[in-house]
Amino acid sequence: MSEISAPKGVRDILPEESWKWAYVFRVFRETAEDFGYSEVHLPIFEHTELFARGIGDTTDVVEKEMYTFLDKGERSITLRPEATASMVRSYLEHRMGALPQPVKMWCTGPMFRYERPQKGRFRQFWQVDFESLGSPHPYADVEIISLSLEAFRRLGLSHLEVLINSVGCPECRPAYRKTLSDYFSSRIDELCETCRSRLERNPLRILDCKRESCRSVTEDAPAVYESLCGECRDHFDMVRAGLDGTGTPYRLDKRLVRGLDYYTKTAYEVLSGALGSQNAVCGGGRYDNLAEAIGGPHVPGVGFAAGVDRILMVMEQQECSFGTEPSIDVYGVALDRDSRAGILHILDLFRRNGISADMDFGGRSMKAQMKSASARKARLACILGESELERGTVTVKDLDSGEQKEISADSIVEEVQKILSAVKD
RNA sequence: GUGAGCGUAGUUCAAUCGGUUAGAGCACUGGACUGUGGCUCCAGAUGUUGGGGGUUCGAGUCCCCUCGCUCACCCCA
Repeated sequence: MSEISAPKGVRDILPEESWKWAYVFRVFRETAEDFGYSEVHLPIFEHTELFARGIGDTTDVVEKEMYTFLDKGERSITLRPEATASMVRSYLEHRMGALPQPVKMWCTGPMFRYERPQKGRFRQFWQVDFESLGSPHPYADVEIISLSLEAFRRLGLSHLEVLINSVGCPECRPAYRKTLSDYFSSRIDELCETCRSRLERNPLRILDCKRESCRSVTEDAPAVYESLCGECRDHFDMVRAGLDGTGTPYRLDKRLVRGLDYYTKTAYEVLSGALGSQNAVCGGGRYDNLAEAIGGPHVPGVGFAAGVDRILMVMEQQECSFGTEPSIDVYGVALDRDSRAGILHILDLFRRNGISADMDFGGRSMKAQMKSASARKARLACILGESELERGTVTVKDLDSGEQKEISADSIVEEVQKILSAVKD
């Protein structure tokens, strides 16, 4: 409609929404603290190579979804499509291998992918990203899964489905790959065109296919579990035992895969039926070979990323609580030029004493100002006019009860503080 | 990148078969109530009907192009 608009796939988070976002971040921050994760702030762009190696240069994300450009020094730069690679880079760069392991960190911020937007999908979207680096122990996996579910529980999300699987490791995956490709070859007629090409490059991805025809084929596909090596099988068993021990409901999904070599062992996703076809609110797993893939030493790791935009959508649909909507304590109402100067001064005193306050500078009618006070959900209106100025007082009106009284201007801060704390209790 | 649907005040939506000055609710502003919000009533302001071209005596309505939005595919948060 207007020429003035944000680019495709990005959006503004406006005041009516932003306080809800703040609530979600607060819950994740508190949950992080309860699980011993420290917050870090990472750059939103990195060398393109980091993602090419850290995500995999044959993935869709890297092949066609990255925002990549040359900077003025002719360096290839990419806006991060996800945070895990940056997190591992940061761990390696700052020699965190010297710290007690695992190093548990989380971060949040916008991610960028060049895709056609649709429900639950944006070109700039927010994730919270948690990573536990340096421990190969299956309980690290359990902790990550528990953490994500605990945060969702605190946010009030319901009807979530947890899917888990193991994708093995470079030891056992070739055998499984062979088993799968033998199986799919035997039923190649029933596969879609893209899956047939996947058969060569990466038969694991066929398990992902959503087409009806392919699904009936993958339905009967041999499960990974049978092909896992001893270590991977033990690991998977312990993860499941850990989840069972904490009473976490989950569903084994043999079709859940991560196609690349540095993804190992545990893979999991959390789905919500409240979204459209982009129904994952959280995805994660183990990536014991990622650090090496980006040129570092061997550092096992496990983590997850949750989509904040999608979480908010689910919360809206399920009418979850977002805590208390921000409001102000006092709205100043001035009836003429002199009282406007007076109320400005009084508001300043309020604000210096931790009482939130606002007013209208426009010289509008008293009725209009009272209306604004209501609209702003102010607890009190402080009214100043000719008669108050003469008497050295301020009229204070409780906007819930409608009661009002005149208070000496000299003790206005103390009196208002009293009223506010009385209302709170 | 592919496909489908939809673009009308700030917003949600009307507008007969193509018919003359594009309307209504909500929100906003003002008033009824010369200094008192929420409820009620009255009044007011707000449009390049996304843009461009075409058909027609006449286009918000039909056709073409374009832009945008939405949903889906691919893939993922």
